[in-house]
Amino acid sequence: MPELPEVETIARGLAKRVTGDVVESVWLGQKKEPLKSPASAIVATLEHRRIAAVRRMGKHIVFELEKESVGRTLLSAKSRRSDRKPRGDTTAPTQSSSTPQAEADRSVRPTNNSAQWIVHLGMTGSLRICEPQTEVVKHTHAILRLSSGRELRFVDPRRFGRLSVAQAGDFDATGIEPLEADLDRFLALFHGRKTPIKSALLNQKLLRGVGNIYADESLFRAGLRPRRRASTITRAQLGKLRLAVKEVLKEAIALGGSSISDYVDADGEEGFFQLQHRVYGREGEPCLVCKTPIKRIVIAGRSSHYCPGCQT
DNA sequence: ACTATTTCCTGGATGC
DNA sequence: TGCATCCAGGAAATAG
Repeated sequence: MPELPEVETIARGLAKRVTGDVVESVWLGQKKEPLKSPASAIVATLEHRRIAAVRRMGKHIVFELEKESVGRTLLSAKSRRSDRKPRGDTTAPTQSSSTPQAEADRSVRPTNNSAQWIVHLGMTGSLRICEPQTEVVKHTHAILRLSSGRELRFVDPRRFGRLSVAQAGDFDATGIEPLEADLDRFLALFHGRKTPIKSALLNQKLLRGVGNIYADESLFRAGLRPRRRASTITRAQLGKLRLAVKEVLKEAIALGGSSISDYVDADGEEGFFQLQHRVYGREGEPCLVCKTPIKRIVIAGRSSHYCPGCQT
């Protein structure tokens, strides 16, 4: 389940491997859930663009795209190979075509040279660099054919992931980056909020990138119970929470994230931060500090783990 | 303006 | 062995 450290790890790995490569053509699956932008807009925005950079914003992976300047043709549908499709998929590949919708999409595209491809991995999404002959696994929703001869594939069984495109600078993830939050801005996030601090930490409009694992781990390190109402927490305690969040995220990034179910990074490597979890997934086990059994409760439908002895 | 709850998804685990 | 049921959770949608 990719949260900020996992997404950071993946984005760094992808940056190393695809920066400078050019998207020659795009295949999109027929499932509509993963597509946040119209299929035609995604295809039109990606094709014939050079990947100038890959970075993370919150839990989003952002590919910075720029137009190829040499020998580019605007529409090259003929060069698109349509002979390869995911197995068992009999639907024709999605194409940017001349439907009224596609025309409308194209008409609103600005003429500037840069754009962005934004990927949210959801729960089970992954981006994989493959050789073309590699079997196209089930739940493959997008394939970008790169000029280097490789393919970048988006696979997501549960389809909570999202793909979208934006023109340069248009994409703006909500909330502030936890690793960049100064004390004043951090305090302001929670001021006057009656919601449980756990819910506030998960709210991407406040802080972006913190998910269930790192919220629980941060609250443990800060000594705060997940149900504590945000507005009842003192400035000093929030100060401690801010540092705890940063510390947890930095340590997790250093270890390549947490591999809980099947998470692997862009190189197929597992992360190791799960070995450092002090409360997440440890229900009933003794607290590593005070031996009190870790409790699990549900807040806003999310399992929340804490130590009744250490957290107040 | 906030906050709380429901919904979307599939694979793996569990139970009978 | 087979089949039903439950659970994981990010974020959008809906309800209060």
